[in-house]
Amino acid sequence: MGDYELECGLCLSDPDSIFNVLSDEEKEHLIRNHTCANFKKGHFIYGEGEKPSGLLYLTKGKVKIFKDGIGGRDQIVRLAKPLGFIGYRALFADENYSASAVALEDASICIIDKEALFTVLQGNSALSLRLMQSMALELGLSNTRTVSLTQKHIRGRLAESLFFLIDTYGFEKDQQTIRVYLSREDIANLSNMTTSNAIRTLSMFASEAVISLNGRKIRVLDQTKLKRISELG
Amino acid sequence: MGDYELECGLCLSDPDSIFNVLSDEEKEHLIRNHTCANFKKGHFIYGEGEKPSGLLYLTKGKVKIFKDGIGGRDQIVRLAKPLGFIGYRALFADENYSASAVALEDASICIIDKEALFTVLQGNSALSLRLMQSMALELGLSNTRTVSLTQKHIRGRLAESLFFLIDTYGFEKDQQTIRVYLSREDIANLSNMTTSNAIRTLSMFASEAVISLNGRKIRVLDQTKLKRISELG
DNA sequence: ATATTTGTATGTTTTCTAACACATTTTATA
DNA sequence: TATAAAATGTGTTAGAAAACATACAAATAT
Repeated sequence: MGDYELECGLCLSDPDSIFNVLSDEEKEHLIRNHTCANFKKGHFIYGEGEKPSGLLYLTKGKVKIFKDGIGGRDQIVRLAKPLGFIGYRALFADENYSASAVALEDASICIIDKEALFTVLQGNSALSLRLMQSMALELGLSNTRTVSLTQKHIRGRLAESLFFLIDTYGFEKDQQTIRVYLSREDIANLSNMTTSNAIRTLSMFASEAVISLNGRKIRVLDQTKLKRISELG
Repeated sequence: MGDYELECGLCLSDPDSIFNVLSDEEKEHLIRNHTCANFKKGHFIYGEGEKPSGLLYLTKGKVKIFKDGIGGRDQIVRLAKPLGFIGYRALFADENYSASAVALEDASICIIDKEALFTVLQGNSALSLRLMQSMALELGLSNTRTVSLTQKHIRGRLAESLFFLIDTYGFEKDQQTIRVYLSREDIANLSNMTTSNAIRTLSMFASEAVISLNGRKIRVLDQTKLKRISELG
């Protein structure tokens, strides 16, 4: 499943970690029952149909989660960033993975053993409620995206995707460059369009001075105009 | 919010109810803190943007949950049947409702007070885990539907929606008639198409002897062929 | 250094589906 | 029951996006 490393022992102890709702003993129990793995850019973390063995906690890198569509057209359903979970939907639904996860950059992941996790969850409802909230938020996002992806026109879909990237990863220090470098194909797979149309429409936005392009770097020049395009459909 | 009735006192005690994972005292606590309401066919149970006051437990009738789309085009995101929850996503996300709920037939609903629910959840992780599983299953469905609605062609989308209705509500005793009577507009709003196209495509299916139509009654004559249409896209 | 693959870019054609218009039927209601 | 209103059904048209074709640049492998 990837090149396993030595246990890091620290990955669950980040000050911003959701695991801080746990007692020291509970946290200890998870730390004793986890492993860490590194994944190179472009490598699969898991594939659609595989069985989850634990909860994956992303500590470094960016990850795309996508479903295979018709005729090899993937749909990216989620983008993950550090201190977020991966593959928890399948784990809690008690199903196999319904999507695949691939590292967009070199990534580090903690794998928390399923049994240990459920032991802790049974004794600590605070963590359950936090996880439930994450899932509820994501379900709302998913439903909203369903409507946008089906009803908005191509320009609106692309503009919305750019905001999705901004909301997820934010900007570089210049406050304009989106802090993630996706291929045109990934942008297309996020926006429900062909690669050709993603390229074409990005070029249009650039010629309208809404964004500027430099390889995979996207700088948002006019956020107001981009918002208008997104909302117009 | 609807015509409130006397407390029924029994609605949480159904043998099939998810609340059976609770202790007697916990169940008592919820029963003491709930009210019941009836909704006539076509009436709103809640609207997009409103604040959830509790967990809604559907004990009678069928309910559609839908989002307002572009230009008044709704998208049905879920269909509920008795002993299912409504509006729990917003409750657990701690957000306002992101969709509206309307009764497809006369419906009865138990409203479990939010505070009481969270008190019980804090002491009983089994219920949290069950609710988490429901939400995880629904998130999987939502992602799958996103791909189908965006990538399948109109015939494939309609065929899939018919299977969605079958999976949710089943058949009448004849094992052919789908056990729910939706308007053509609702079928369209489920399948991401216009009412005209829903009517047209249903007619095509009927002329191909895949289904037969009698008002709002839909009889599935050839499930294999319908499955093929659904999978072909 | 060169070859091969992958990613980016742009123009043209074809297909699909939404939009529109309108007739007819059914249902609700005064 | 009469009347209005809503739902259903069908044909036509226009527009949007996918499919296809092709060119070129950049990255990677040999």
